[in-house]
Amino acid sequence: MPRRSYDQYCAVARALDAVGERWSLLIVRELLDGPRRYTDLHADLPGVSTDILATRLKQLEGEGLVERRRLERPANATVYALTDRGVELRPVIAALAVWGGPELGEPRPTDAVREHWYTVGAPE
Amino acid sequence: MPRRSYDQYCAVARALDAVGERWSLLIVRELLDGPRRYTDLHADLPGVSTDILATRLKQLEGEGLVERRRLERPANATVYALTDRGVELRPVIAALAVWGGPELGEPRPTDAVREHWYTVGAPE
DNA sequence: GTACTCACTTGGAAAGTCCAACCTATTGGC
DNA sequence: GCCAATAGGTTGGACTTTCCAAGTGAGTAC
Repeated sequence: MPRRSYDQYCAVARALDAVGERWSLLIVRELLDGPRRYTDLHADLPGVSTDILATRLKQLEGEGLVERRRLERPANATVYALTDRGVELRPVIAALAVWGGPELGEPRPTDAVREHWYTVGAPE
Repeated sequence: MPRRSYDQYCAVARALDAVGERWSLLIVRELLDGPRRYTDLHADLPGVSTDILATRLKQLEGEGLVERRRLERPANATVYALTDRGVELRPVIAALAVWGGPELGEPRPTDAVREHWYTVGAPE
C-alpha cells in the first residue's frame, strides 16, 4: 500500500512526506524527551487511537527515524526511541513550538525507562 | 463544521492545528516567495486539487496567516499574501527544508505580481 | 488456572482528500 | 454586440485516512 506523497522535488515536501501525516510530529516530540513505551505514548498523546499510533510508529521506524527495542530485564517491555536522524527533527519541533506559543519546555528529567535505556545502551 | 484539532495544551500541537493539515505548509512556502494568484498557486503546487486549495486558503485566511487582496489594475486579479503572522512561519519552513534535503533556496527574485503588490502597497 | 498488563489488530463509521466536471464573472478580439 | 479565453472558484462522487470500540495473544503475578 503506497502512502500518499507530495511527489515534489522540494526539501519541504520531502520532509512532509516523512513526518507530515497526522500525529507523526507529536510522536516525535514525545520521543525527544526520551524513549517511551507504546502504552506511555498512548497515554501522553490524548486523542491518538491505538491503531494510528501503531501505524505511525511503523512508518517512522521504516523511515529510520525511530528504533524499536525490546528490553529483557528488569521488565519485559518494548520501548521506542529516536534515531540520530529522528533527533535531527528537534529544530523543526522547536520552531513549531516557538511559533505555536510562548513556552517550550526543556527536555524533562530522566524517568525510569529512560534511565534503563541509557544504562543498557543504544541498540546495535 | 468544526475542524479536527489535537486539542492539547502544547505549543507544537497548537501550531499543527493551524498549519498541520495537508498542503497548508506547502502553500505557506509558496507565499514566502511573495504574493501569488490562485491559479499560480495551483500551477506551482503540482497535485493539489482546486477545492483543497480554496479550502486551505480560506482556513489560512481565517487564522490570520494569509490575506486576500483584489488588485484592480493593471490586471483584475486576486492575490494571496502572507500576513506578518504567516511570515513568522519562515523558521518552521526553513527547519523542514534543512531536514528534508541539502538545498534551501533563498526567496526568488521579484516577479510581475509581486512587483505590483509592493507598488500598490499592503492591504489596509 | 485466573487475572492483569502490554502491545497491538480488526471492523465499521466518519472525516478528509482527490478528481473531473461544471459554473460565473471578467477580459480581449472582431 | 458576440464569441472565446482566462481567473477563481463550486459541486458530486469515488477513494483514502482517521477515529472509535472491541477483541486478541503473549507474558508475568498470584
